[in-house]
Amino acid sequence: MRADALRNRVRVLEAAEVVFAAKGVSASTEEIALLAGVGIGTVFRHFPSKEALLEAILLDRVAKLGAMARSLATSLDPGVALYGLFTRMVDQAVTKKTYVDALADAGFVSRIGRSQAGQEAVQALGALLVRAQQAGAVRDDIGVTELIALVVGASRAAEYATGNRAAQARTLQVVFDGLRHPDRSSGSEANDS
Amino acid sequence: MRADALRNRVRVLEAAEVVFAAKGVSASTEEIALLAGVGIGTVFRHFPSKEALLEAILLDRVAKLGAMARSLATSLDPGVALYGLFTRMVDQAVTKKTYVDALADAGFVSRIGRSQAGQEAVQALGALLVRAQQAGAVRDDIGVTELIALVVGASRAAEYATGNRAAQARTLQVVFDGLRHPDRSSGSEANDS
Amino acid sequence: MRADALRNRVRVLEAAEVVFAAKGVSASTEEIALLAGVGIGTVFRHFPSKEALLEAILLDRVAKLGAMARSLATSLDPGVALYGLFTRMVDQAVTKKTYVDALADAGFVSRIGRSQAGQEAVQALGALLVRAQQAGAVRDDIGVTELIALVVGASRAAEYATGNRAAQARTLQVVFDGLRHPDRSSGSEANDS
Amino acid sequence: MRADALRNRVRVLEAAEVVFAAKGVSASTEEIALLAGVGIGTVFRHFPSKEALLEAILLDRVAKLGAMARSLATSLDPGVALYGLFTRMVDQAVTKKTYVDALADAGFVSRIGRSQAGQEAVQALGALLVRAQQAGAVRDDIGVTELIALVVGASRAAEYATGNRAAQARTLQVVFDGLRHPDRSSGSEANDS
DNA sequence: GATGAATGAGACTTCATTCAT
DNA sequence: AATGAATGAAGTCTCATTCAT
Repeated sequence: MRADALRNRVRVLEAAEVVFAAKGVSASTEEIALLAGVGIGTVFRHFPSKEALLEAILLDRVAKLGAMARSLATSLDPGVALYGLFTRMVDQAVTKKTYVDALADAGFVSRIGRSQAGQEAVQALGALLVRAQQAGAVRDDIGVTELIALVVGASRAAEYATGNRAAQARTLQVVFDGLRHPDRSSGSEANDS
Repeated sequence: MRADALRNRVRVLEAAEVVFAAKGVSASTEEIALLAGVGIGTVFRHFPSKEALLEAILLDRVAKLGAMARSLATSLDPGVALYGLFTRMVDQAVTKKTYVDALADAGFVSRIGRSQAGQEAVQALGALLVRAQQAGAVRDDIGVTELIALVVGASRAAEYATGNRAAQARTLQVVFDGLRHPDRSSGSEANDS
Repeated sequence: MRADALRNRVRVLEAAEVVFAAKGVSASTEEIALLAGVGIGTVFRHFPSKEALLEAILLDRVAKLGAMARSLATSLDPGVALYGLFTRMVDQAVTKKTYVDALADAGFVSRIGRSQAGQEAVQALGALLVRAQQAGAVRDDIGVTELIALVVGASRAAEYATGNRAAQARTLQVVFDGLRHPDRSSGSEANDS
Repeated sequence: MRADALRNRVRVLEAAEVVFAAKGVSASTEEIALLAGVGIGTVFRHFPSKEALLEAILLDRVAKLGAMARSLATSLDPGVALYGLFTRMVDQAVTKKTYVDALADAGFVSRIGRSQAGQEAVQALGALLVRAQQAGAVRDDIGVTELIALVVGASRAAEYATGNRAAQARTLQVVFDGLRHPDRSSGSEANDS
């Protein structure tokens, strides 16, 4: 790929990330092109549809998340590693309306889940979760599906409490305490579908 | 207001609730009018804009929530009452795309929060929370703001896990366990802004 | 349907006919709206897509053609009637680029052929053809398919010779003479599919 | 001109012929470049506009047609030669949407008619026609203008009857019979403008 | 000379809102 | 008061053409 093309591709991706984050996925492609400093045609040259652009952004983020999870796979304290990663993911989501909007589309979610980057990320996250459970830092009755659902939910809760950092922190603390809470009922089993 | 006008108002409101719940707030007003069995002009006569219609729906729902919370104010077991209400709210939200969409708009949220119905609902919920805390069913370091944020977040988590009832249940259980049992290490205090 | 709506529908249809005739079917809907004196939205209210508008025009014309053929069904001299109708159809087509363009789309043609108006028109034309053949005015070895193909072709030939009326007349004369020409070879049979 | 440049020019021309034939003149230039195996810039270097490319194709074809007509000028049976050429032209046109589309533009037609290749082709075709008339194979009251119009029209008729070879054959037969045998009643004379 | 990325006008279509009936 | 036809701004996407590499 030519140098200028690559530069523009990155520019568009970054602009889209900013615009989607600020205004949600219903923001116009025109605005993205404007911010990126390119013509509208350039946006569509790199991404054949608005949906493809959105998918590229999310895949990129999922890939980074997967990389982060993998880099933590051998950490000495998997509990600290997992909760730190959880916190970071929530922090990121708060400033990105993108995920809230995009993840609301079930078709989207499953498509990303089936992608290679998505599967690798889930796998890495699952491995980290298992190690944290073995270390006694996370209850045993949940799987990676529940973990991700909790990340999504905690992100949404934090977004709701925008502007009140203390409340955000306490909300996240509740979730973390629930995750640590040993499972005494022992009647339910984790069962990822 | 004439009797038929009032009837139409109610019809529109109900139709809008159904349509928004099914297709999200981006559904067209035309579709709402169709389901309500009135002309599009009638919709706009009763609600000056689509946004006003959405706000009316949410206010209505918040009012009902407030009423429910008030009716539980004197229940013998405030813990059971609060967790039951929490569960019901999450269940509702899962089938109603409306809240997910609408609550994403911060301006909306604060406007509803400032409304009389909103303030009454918050107050009733807060009262129930305090009673549950006094009964030892909920940790002491959270306030009504955190409670609502957790409802919103748990709803989002449940929506994410659509189709996997077991995962939804386990996710909610984590939040409930976190609400019940604070870690001793945590020294933070409730501080609603 | 309301009076004003009907009036606008007719206006749009007439404007579309003019514009398509002048510039071909690739003319813009915007231009049609402009000529009709209505907003672009009105065009799409009456016809949900550009294709639907085009189809409406052609169906209207086919229906008129069918009516003409039926009104000639009992004429005393079916030969004169058929050649007269043939001539009129060619005359119309010359000023209407629409047909040339539209008929080039096979999907379109078959859709119109399957419509009620289309089938009625074909039937009426076929009846007139048979009567003309029985009267000895048209050779026996062709069917309605060949007749229509010849109308289309003669229209195209006339369009090619635009501006040269004498050549148009002689070209049409050749086709007519070929149609009258008795079939001596007698080895081929009409076989409409 | 450099050897590679010439090779590219030919490649583009051939690709354009194929693409236009298959998809009509509204096919994109990008697709042509792709099939030709060159960059889009190369297409525009050789032909300043899409229209110029189309014109080049048609001129090329007209030139070949002229050459064919000239090669038949001295054939022993000019009638057989003319009807054979006519048939071949129709056969070609059926598989080439190009002509149908392109010839619909009057400006195009006259420009090609005024070109050297065009005039030579018309002249050669005219000479063949005259010889066929002298041999008694074609009626006397038509000129080369009518002949070409009939080729165009017969091509269109054949295209309309796509998929029904028998109908195509009978339709062409009608035209040929008309060309051979004038009705005695007709007193019109050939008069090319 | 060749390439293909960039451009932006323009196409079709949707939809919240207005207004004549 | 109710209706629904009319409006037109705005959105996504295509493509002939230009120009930096």
